[in-house]
Amino acid sequence: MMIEPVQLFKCLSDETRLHATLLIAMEGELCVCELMEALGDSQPKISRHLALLRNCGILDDARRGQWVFYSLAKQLPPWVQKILDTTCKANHEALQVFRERLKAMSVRPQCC
Amino acid sequence: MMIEPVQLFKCLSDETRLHATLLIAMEGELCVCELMEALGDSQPKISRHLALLRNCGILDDARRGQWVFYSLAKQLPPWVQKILDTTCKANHEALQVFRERLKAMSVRPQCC
DNA sequence: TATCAATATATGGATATTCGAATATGCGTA
DNA sequence: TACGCATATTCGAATATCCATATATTGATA
Repeated sequence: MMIEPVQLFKCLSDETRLHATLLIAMEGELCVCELMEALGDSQPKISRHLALLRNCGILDDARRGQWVFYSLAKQLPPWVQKILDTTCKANHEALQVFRERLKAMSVRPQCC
Repeated sequence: MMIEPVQLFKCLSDETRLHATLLIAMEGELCVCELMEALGDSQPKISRHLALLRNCGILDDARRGQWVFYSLAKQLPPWVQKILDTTCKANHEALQVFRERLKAMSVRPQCC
């Protein structure tokens, strides 16, 4: 499950995928409906991009009840983690907007 | 001359641009014909990608005689530099191949 | 089983990216 | 000026990417 640099950058070169990945990195895990709310995108759009990130080995998914939660892949190479960290810090203000939308969600799926 | 993360990743999501950028980061500066030799690509292809990197603020160019040398932009934000460093280290073996092709060039343009 | 909510996938059209080939520009030198 | 070399740009075709819409799947619950 090697990740090639070019492939990683291709994954991060789309706004939806970049923001979803960084938000998940900051929050630990998020489900599709939370990302829809935070990013303001449609369900199929979010889902498609998450599937791509999963297939590239960047995200893991875990179903819990009706929800599917996405988190950073456990075996993510350290250099990828480092790049995500660096990008988070460089992009902190923009990400805060999304995080506040998350907090504003009346009902977050805290099942289990 | 802000560089947006998405824009940086789009620049690095093409093999030619990624390898050219990393090689330039390691070597300090390189001209088009050196990159053609190292990467094994055509002149228009190399030139086109370098122009894109320059227009995005990632590379500077400097003409010396008939040659145009490309280097990392002087005002490159630290976070971009950090990402390039990390990627260089993660990709060291592959880059060595290109560097050896550089060394093997019989005549490197050492004008001036 | 029927239904609903959450998520995933398929389809087709619009747009973007990439390349090779041809051509143009710019510099040094005769 | 004319020529050659290094680099840049343009153009059209092939390909890839992205989106919205429609539909399918999955799990919980009645």
